[in-house]
Amino acid sequence: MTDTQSQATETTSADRRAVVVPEKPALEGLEATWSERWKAQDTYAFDRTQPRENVYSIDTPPPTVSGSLHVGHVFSYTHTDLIARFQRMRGKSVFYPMGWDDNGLPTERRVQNYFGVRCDPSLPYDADFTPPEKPDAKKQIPISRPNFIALCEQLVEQDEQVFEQLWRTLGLSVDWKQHYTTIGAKSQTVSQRAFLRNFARGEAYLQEAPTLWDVTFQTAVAQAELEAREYAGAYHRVAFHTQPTDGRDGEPVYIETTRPELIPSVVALIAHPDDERYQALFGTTVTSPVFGVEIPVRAHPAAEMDKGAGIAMCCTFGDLTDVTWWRELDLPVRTLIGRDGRMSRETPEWLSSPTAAAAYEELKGKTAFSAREAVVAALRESGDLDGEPKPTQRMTNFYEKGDKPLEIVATRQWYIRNGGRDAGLRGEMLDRGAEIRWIPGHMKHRYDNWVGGLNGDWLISRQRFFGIPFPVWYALDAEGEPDYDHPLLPREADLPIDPSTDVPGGYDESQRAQPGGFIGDPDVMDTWATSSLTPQIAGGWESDDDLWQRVFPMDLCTQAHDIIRTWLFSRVVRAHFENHAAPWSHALVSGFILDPDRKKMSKSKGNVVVPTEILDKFGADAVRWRAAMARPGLDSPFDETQMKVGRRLAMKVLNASKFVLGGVGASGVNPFEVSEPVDCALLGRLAEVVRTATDAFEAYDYTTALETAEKFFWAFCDDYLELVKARAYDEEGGAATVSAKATLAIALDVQLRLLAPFLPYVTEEVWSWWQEGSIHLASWPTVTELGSAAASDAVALDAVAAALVGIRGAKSTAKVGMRAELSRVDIRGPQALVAAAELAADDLRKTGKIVGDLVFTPVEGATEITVEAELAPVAEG
RNA sequence: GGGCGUAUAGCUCAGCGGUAGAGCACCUCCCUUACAAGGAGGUGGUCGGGGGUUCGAUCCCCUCUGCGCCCACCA
Repeated sequence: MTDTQSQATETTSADRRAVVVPEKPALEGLEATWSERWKAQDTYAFDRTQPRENVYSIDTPPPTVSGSLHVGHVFSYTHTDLIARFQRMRGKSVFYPMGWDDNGLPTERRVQNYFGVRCDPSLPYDADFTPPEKPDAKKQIPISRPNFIALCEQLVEQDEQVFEQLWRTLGLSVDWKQHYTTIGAKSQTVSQRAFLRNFARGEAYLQEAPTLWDVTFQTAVAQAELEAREYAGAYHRVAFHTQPTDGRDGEPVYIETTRPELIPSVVALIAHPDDERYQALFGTTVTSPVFGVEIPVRAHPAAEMDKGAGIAMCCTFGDLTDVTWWRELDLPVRTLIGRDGRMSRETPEWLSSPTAAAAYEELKGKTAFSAREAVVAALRESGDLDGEPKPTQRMTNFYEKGDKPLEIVATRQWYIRNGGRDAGLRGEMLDRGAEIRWIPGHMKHRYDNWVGGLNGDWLISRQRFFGIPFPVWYALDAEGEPDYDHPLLPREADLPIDPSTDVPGGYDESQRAQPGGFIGDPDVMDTWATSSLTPQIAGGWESDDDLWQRVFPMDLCTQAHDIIRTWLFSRVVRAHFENHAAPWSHALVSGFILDPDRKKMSKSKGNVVVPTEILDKFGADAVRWRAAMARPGLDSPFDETQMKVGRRLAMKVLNASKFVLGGVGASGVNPFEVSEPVDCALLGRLAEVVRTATDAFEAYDYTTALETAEKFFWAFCDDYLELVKARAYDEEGGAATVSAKATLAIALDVQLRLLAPFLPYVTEEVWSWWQEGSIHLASWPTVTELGSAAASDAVALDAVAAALVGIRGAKSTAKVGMRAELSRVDIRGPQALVAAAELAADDLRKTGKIVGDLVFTPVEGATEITVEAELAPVAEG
């Protein structure tokens, strides 16, 4: 209830339905009132008794609760809600769950900053630990993994409440009972079960291999998490020495490198097989500068003749090309940079010669950056640096959340096959993509592009703490060495398990980490490995088969275009393996909301618009209106003035409804009472609107659905309402008045429902003035319910409107008010239109304040209505 | 470098084979009893450039240019 309703006027409509209209309707407070009511009445509950064909199921991206939401999220989630509300009104039981992505690195980082702690897995659990009152981000207190996880769980719960409140205020018609979190027990079980099945079928495997590695977070990262950024570097032209022949030193071979610190780990120099400059060197060896290590010169087509000096040094591993060479040329592994991003503290065996060892002493334990300085100094001294380093900007791979370039480190990791190393599987993934209907269609290219460009399988393990553990142990042999080839697995019935506290079958806790005993896999799954299973988690896969049969494969998934390569693709991978199906039939892809300069919003740029502020300022309906104006896939610059337009529409709905229901008094919604031609024409036009809006919505074009309904609504207010105002008020109008009132009631009833998905608050508010139940559970309007009037010639409406516009225009041109009286009006134009306008002569006369002649003149050859009008002389005084 | 998208009024965008549309902004008028965070009326565009197809192109084809996004690019 709004507080203004205490002063409400009450009328009784023809069918005795009480109409209660507030004196002064307002937008303020609607969100609080109605979101509370929807929650209390469980308005958006999923009816799980419905068979699959009556269900519409939706997979929404679980937002990262430790992050902050910006307007883009609000828009994208609104898009989903528009479809959900439409389908619900169409009679579908809508399965619309919401999840929170709370596991993973973002939460860890937030907990570190929020509480001023960091996780040290080597520490024991401290039951009495309480975080410091004033966290010092600079001096984070080391705490045990269980303590750390407890803080993560505590904080995500707080964050999730804030998120839920925001979504409720925005009016998302989520069924909050279908709720999950990516760290919750349900997600753990599903993730571990799916993993075990992937492993059993050979789709998941453990491999020691060169891995993209973030030295800050000290974890492996996946291809999908890379972000290429500009990074300052410098080309160093460095001499390698060919072997002496006939007692004389050979010519130096110059290479160019931006990473001279890797010279001690060079395993080969590589040039293109066709490169004439290096033909003589292939198959020979050279020695590295400063370190004097003997290195083969090899040929490989991946070497580009026109890049740098045309000959490259291959280190294992400096970049992805190095990895290719290492694999294809069967080169040794010479790892210098460790997991912490520092040079090895031990002198590696290939640098054991006195010269090399002495040179390496300078580099031990240094970061890549300082090691580079040291190597460059040594090269200068030995005369192997040719010229000065040339500064350059180049694109370098970063972890999207990191701020140091990725290194490549050989580590043991879990992978899931995704087609990155298997053309057959890649083809299957592309086929799955083709089964999905993409909205807009061209977003499929992104998918195809990404799948086609995969260069490896999907790395799912992370060396982090707050995540779902791999349900895996390894037996230790008599020397205490793990047997990675035969992991020990739990039974599915025992899931979820934590291998760091649970014990594999046949062992007991005392054997943990003992020779002959076992160890748990220390890693956790990346958050995408869990969120790739959101249909399975939300849909009750293997836990609620009855639900699963009713919701899967789902009808719709929605996301912005940036996560096609991650969330969208990974769900296809999992559903392909597990369910032999595409996870949904439709993928709706939203664009981004850009700042007014068309730049992507990002926290670092400080151009992020906070959702709560605009919701407070303009109201949820206005924000939703603006979101609905952004078509699928199109980026859209944020502009506050647009919000005002939405707010004005919402306000107009309240005022026009107040007028129809309160001022005139609503008749029953009865199409049989509609008799006047112009009233029939209005409903005829409304039928066209219903048809267009429905077709548009069916095609996921919510913007057109809105535009169509909105355009009609403004014309309804500006022209029709003005035109029939007098007739509707007329207490002795008889059938003509009844017709006007019935038309107003029908038109309002239908329009409210057309606008309900977009403006859930004002439409619900108005609905409550005169209807039972929630408008959001009412049925979507149909042409049929408009009765025979739906078939009326709507062009007649245009004729009358044109006459009205002409009359108003005459007054406006004469610079008089709309109340000014006219002594003579001549409505001229094509015969058919003039005749149509004439049928509304009485309405025009009253609305136009025509006190003299009103004549209708057909004009041969005219194409449109024109109006000639004479002002009545204004009485003195 | 590869892919995709986009280019229409000052701004945000529709239209997409038949002589240019909406909203915002701007200008003028109207404090009309639903609404002044209102109402009415109006100004404003050789539809990015160049070719082609067509009786006819903003719309189809080719090409160039600008902008955006995705991917690749550490020698």
